[in-house]
Amino acid sequence: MAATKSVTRERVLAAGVALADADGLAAVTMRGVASRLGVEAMSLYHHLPGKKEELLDGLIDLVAVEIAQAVSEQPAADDGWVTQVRARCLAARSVMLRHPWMPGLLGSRTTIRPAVFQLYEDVLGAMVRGGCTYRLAHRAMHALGSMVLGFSQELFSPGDAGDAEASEAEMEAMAAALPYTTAMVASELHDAGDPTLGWCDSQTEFEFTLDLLLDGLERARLTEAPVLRLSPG
Amino acid sequence: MAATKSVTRERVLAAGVALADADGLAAVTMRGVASRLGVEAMSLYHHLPGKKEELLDGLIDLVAVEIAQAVSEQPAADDGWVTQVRARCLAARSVMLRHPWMPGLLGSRTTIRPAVFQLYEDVLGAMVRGGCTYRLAHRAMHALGSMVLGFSQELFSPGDAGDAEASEAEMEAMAAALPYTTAMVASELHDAGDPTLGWCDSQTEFEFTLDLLLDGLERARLTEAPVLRLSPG
DNA sequence: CGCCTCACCTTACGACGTATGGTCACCTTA
DNA sequence: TAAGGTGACCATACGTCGTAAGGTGAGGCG
Repeated sequence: MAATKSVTRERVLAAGVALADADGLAAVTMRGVASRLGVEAMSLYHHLPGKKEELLDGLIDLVAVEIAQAVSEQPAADDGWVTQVRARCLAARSVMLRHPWMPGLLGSRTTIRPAVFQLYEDVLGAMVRGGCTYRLAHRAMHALGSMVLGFSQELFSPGDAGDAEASEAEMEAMAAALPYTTAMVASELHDAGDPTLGWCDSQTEFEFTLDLLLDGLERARLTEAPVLRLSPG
Repeated sequence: MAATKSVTRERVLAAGVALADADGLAAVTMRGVASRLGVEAMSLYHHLPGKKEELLDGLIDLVAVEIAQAVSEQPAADDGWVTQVRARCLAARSVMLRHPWMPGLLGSRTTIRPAVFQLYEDVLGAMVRGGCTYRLAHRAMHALGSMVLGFSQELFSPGDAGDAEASEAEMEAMAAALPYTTAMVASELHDAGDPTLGWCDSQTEFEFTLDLLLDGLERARLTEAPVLRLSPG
């Protein structure tokens, strides 16, 4: 890890993201990031005045702009709010998949970064311009936010049994204790094409849930007193 | 913190939960937990063979059984799967509110504890017995799971401005950059009864989202080929 | 009595965040 | 060109963490 250029705030943050992507958020230490830049830990403090919190906030900012870019690179069809919000959620998810540590990091910080507020503002604007009341849009923020952030934590994690050496007896005991779960996995595995590809396509699951929410929200919008607001305020 | 009884695995885990509730998950250190029991850090290793990971797993187990208890203490009406699943999600949330560190802890572990599998099994069983296909139930697990776990992270956190000394200019700059968000907060604040109580009743928001999902799932169930399965397999 | 075992403790190591205070190349400015 | 300042990086050190290794003393048992 020899230094080829001088250390800058940008290079520090980029190294932090790279480290987190490669080895997880726990690997993002002052010494670890510094060594990626061919530098000692204490050198980072010249570029990140606010200690390590500043570094973590910087990681959030970087991912937030990455999401914003992914959003802006889309067709930008003016199809209606559902299509627009859907595209934004999918863009956010696609970026989160590249940085799976992001939801956990966001949850661990106490304040919200302006760049993240901007992402919400963007979705909120699309909904309000599309004819949603602020009340409904507010509820959508909660619903969509918790889904986008929660979905990265794959619940039934891949490689759950791990090194394939989970004892046979243990598996059978589990199957006995979890009859419905066992049957579900068997059923889904059977329906899936290639069993080696994993029994659960989480992208499909994500889109299903997203559409469930969006359909419900649109239905709620039509039920509400139809207040048209084309600009905030 | 004088010891009155001998150290047991149960007392260690209980101390860990108490510490996490009081001072957050970061305060759950070997030395911290030990001192709560009037004991030194290394003494814990006799009762938790597997190092600190064992302690954290134990915290998850404790909360999981707390959720299971909350579920079992409910009326247990046989109203249909929507009612049953709804009650389970609300019970899980009520327990999580007492232990706000739980979602983050769950997300940070790589394997899933049997006690947590049991919670999913319970919901899954209710859905399948209620006439849902495994496919639909599987999707519901993802949707409901990500919501229950994601909702604890209050997105627009209370005390966001913090010590009320967030500079006026800063607030105005924020309002200018986030017109829709500003308008939303103003609108919701106006509609809410008591402005000092916070502008966002997250319990209401949670139930709204939950019902959105449950309504959507039930609608999907009715649309699907109605396969009746009263027992797993 | 001697000895074992269990429960708890002491000490120590390496990694962490970071306070304090160098060191040294480079830029003024006269 | 010499004097002195400045900015970027580093060495050392402190207190915290998890935990490896081994010590200590009380109670049980032959």
